[in-house]
Amino acid sequence: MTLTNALESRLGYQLRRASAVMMADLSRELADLDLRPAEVTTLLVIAENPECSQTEVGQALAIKRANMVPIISRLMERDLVARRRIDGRSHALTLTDYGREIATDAQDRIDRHEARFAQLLGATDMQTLFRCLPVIRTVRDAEAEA
Amino acid sequence: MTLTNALESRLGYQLRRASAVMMADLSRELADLDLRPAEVTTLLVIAENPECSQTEVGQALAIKRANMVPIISRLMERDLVARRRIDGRSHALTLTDYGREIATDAQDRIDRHEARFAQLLGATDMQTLFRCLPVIRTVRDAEAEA
DNA sequence: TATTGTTATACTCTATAACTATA
DNA sequence: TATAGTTATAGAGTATAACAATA
Repeated sequence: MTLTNALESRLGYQLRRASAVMMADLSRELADLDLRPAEVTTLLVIAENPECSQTEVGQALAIKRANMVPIISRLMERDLVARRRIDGRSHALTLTDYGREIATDAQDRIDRHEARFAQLLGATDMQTLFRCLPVIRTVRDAEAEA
Repeated sequence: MTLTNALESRLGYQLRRASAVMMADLSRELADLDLRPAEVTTLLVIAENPECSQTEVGQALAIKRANMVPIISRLMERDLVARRRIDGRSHALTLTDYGREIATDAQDRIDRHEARFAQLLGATDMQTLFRCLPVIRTVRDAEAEA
């Protein structure tokens, strides 16, 4: 027997379920790069902002300072990211050549993944979503170190 | 300096960020009930489907059988849920009187929480969201025990 | 053989507090 | 004093494999 579920008419619930489906699809698409979603997003933000700091990446992605440490650490271990001391307390992050290669590959995979859903929804609804979702975030974003 | 972030134009990223904001808001709203989101949703599904089984709740909420165990366990410890053996291997779940009280309280809190966002978005966009988000889930839902 | 509930375990992301060494 | 990075630790959700008891 299938149960009724009044939560289906709740926005928060629908967002969470839809988000979970897209995350699962993305993870499948990224599986053979052996990169977690949080690592890929970090990689891409560094790619477009060379010489940025760890804290700045965290602010852009709503990842707390403390949680950036193991992410950057793993990206450096895998020789995807390099860092250079700026002053005694901050670093400038850049991608290595290999990191740029992987970032390009990851971009292609994300493009394919996104295209599947964009096609399913159509341009008009996609526009509405891109207008609505940022509005939701204005309530109070789970921004790193609010 | 604020960084650029091309992920902002990705549906999966926007969904994840928006979902995180709503989850955080919900958690605040439910804080003094000392119930986690997964426990509340379980409570509400049992409320509207008395005599249901653990597996059925899991299927409705996309929570795996194995992960339902500690949820039900905690709800029973707190005397919110009772269960009765159906046959040698399955149970019928129902709310206790106290569980019904808490479920009503939780509903009110969720209503307030949802109303904040519904007001922000307006009826037309809400309708679009409730049409689009289930479509996203059709790609391949992270259904329990697919 | 398939199903219900269970145990054990690991992974991913997130959260907080406190520390260091700088600035 | 405030900031960048770090450590340690806990919590929440999710994932898999394997098992017992039962249908």
